[in-house]
Amino acid sequence: MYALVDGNNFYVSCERVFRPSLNGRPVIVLSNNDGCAISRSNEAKALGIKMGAPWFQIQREFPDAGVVALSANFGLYGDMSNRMMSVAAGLGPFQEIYSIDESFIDVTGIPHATELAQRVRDRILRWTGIPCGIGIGQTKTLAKLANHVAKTAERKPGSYPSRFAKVANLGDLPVDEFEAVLAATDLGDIWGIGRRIGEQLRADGLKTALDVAQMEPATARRRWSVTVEKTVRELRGFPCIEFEDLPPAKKEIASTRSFGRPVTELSDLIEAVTEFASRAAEKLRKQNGKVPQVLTFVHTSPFRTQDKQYSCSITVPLRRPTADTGLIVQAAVLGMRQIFKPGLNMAKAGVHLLDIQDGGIEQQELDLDESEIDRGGLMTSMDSLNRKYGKGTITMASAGNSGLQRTWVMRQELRTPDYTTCWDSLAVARA
DNA sequence: TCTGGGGTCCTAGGACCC
DNA sequence: TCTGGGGTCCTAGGACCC
Repeated sequence: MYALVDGNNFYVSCERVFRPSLNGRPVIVLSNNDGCAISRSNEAKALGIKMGAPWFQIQREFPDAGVVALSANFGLYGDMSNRMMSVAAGLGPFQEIYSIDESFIDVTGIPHATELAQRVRDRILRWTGIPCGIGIGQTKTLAKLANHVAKTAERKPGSYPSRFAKVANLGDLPVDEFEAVLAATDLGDIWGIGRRIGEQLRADGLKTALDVAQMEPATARRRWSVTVEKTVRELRGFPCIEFEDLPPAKKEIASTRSFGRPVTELSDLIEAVTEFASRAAEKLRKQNGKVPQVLTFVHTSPFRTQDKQYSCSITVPLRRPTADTGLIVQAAVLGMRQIFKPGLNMAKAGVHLLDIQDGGIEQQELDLDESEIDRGGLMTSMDSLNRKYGKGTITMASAGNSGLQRTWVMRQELRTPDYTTCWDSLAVARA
């Protein structure tokens, strides 16, 4: 039996904790570059603002609705997330942190789980200021579905029985009530059913979560994939998706960005890729991994249809798996030099570290090249200096030192202060 | 003018081998 | 005129998630 604790409109809720004047207003948080809406308050949802809608379109469409838009402040959200997670952990012995605002908790055998969940929900609200919904079910997919029920019952009275608002336990329902809940749930709201497969299921005449649950698992596998088959089985109460108490090491680490404005020069792209590769290498060392190959990509903006389009990626192998920023940057820059095309408006570039291995595995080699001697000590110093004195204190030379001239950095014009992670940004109480 | 970033898993199909 | 069968490995791309 699993519970899913999920913050409501998480980024917006984090902002509201420090600016209560935002309560009751349509508020959205924007992606990097202040591009599109990635979190919406209930009022913004009620207006009809869609997830992922571009900000410039929202402004055009709702000029008089008093929409408040904020640039994403991921430092703040990460810190608020830690607080919420530590309180949520009180719900059971094992917790899987699934995303910045969601965690699964194993509540098998816990007596009065529903009541406990209600208390934990209240506590999270009181201690962190974040409202959340809690769903409980036999499998992770059912816990997700229960969570959807809890939030929807609160937001749209009449959609589900009102006793499911905020906390919904589908684990101890009689069959007919359980099936009534599934029948009231659109198949598009099932975890694992996205737009594409949703459309295909509908074309087959299926409409609700109950229809999907009653599908033959073998059919799901034949027509779609084992992933869909697992979803069907999970809806029937048979766990197929493992509970991951300890987060597994990442197999892939990416650092990518859209640029604040079109970029045409190779030198700018090299600066950008240097920074991406450095950030990725830092994350790699954090999980004590090594990487054997580095993928670099660049592309134009598919939205600028008047522009000539270009998209290319290249994978550069490293001589042996490494976690050295210098070598990883070198590979990324080499890749960028090879795929760069002059005369185009590049919109986005990035670096992926692929096939990451455990750093404990050491591949032995004869005639070690002088330039590839172990620089683990240097890397450790670099990481600790950057941690202590701030990001970018020590960088690779190709990152450029032109500071203000960097044409490719993102726009963030609507950012709130780092209320919880920076002394200078602390809120001041006045008598 | 302005459209995010970071992941995982699965499948199809090509290359290659015997 | 007629041109095998079976297997593995790798990669690209699709689909999904938040």
